[in-house]
Amino acid sequence: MYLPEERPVLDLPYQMNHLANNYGYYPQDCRTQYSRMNSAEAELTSLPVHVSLQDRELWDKFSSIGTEMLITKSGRRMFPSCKVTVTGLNPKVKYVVIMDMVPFDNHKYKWNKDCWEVNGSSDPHLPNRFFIHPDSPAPGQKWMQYPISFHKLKLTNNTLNSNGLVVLHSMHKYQPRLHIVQSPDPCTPHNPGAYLRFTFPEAAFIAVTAYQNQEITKLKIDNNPFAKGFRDNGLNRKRFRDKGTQEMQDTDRQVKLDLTANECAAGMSQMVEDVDVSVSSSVDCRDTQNSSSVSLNPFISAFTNPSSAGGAAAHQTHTLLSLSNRHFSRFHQLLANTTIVLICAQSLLPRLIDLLKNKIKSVDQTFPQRLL
DNA sequence: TCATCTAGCACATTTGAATGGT
DNA sequence: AACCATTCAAATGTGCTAGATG
Repeated sequence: MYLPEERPVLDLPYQMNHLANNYGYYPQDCRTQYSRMNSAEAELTSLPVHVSLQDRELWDKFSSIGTEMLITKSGRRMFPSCKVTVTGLNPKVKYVVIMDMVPFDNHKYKWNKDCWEVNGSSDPHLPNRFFIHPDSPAPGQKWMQYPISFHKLKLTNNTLNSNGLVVLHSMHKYQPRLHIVQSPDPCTPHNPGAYLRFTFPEAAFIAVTAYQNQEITKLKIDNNPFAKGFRDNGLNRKRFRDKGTQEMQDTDRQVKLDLTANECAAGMSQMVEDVDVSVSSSVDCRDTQNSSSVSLNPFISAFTNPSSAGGAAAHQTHTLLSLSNRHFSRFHQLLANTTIVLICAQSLLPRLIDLLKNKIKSVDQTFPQRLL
């Protein structure tokens, strides 16, 4: 289970949400919406709803440089995307979860050599376009079960679009805003559902049609899997890679992966004979029983307990394998048991470890610490 | 001339249908 | 027949880049 990240909010220049234990806070203009709430809306507003933004570390990296988000005519996804955890909802009541973007300030910006600077007043604000989470409406239990991901939200500068894209002005600064709307009671349809909303200033960004800051570009390339082709200054791309193909084939022959503890014990001595170095990593099933972050994660659960592996987990295992095979041709199987033993050429070792760390860290934060 | 925007490109992942084995 | 694993192609998401636009 994901634990909400606590953060200090006392120094923020915004009005605090008056709800106890609430992560979010409201800009002043939200008062009007609150004032019209009636008794039918009391349930949601009286709940200790707590929202936290996921991937804070990554967001902070971007934020420290000055986050930019590309906007295109056809719509562009955000990276990092907004992913939030919610607690404190009524498990049985249905909610609609919505996200939109609100202006961060009243300025228009321009990129000047190596920094953003104010370039006059902002253009007239566009009417809000909301992105309704595709799982809406759903009971509170579902929203609280897993982080709510808005990775399908797309940004555009095309004001004529009618495809549910969020329309923004280029060179303007925005921040994501989350709405949690209680589904109207079918018995009293005249009563609009209560709602809460939360803004995320740490996820503020400047909308651009082309990246301005090269550091942002690099950060995107390094962290977005779709941009892998641009890593190593584009050396991963085919025209640069072909030269090294023969060399890779030679070293790939040395990569082997042993699966089970038994096979490990039996096969180790023989395998070690043809390789440069061996690395052993143990993922103990019994440990996962005591670690909530692992045992409650379906992916890791499937990894460590094959008998309970469902279709989705198997598919993810396959995805991991496919990626591994792209770089290391001799992966026969992976994680059929709880112990991983990797034996590979020394020259490939750093990449192999990085690969596993990155892939497994995304579902199990503790893995890097347990990788020996 | 300059800043900004657009379209097409190559490369990558994701998704779902088709296939074959049990 | 049902289920599962695997394969493969199409769809989609990336940043790059040259040229267009105002």
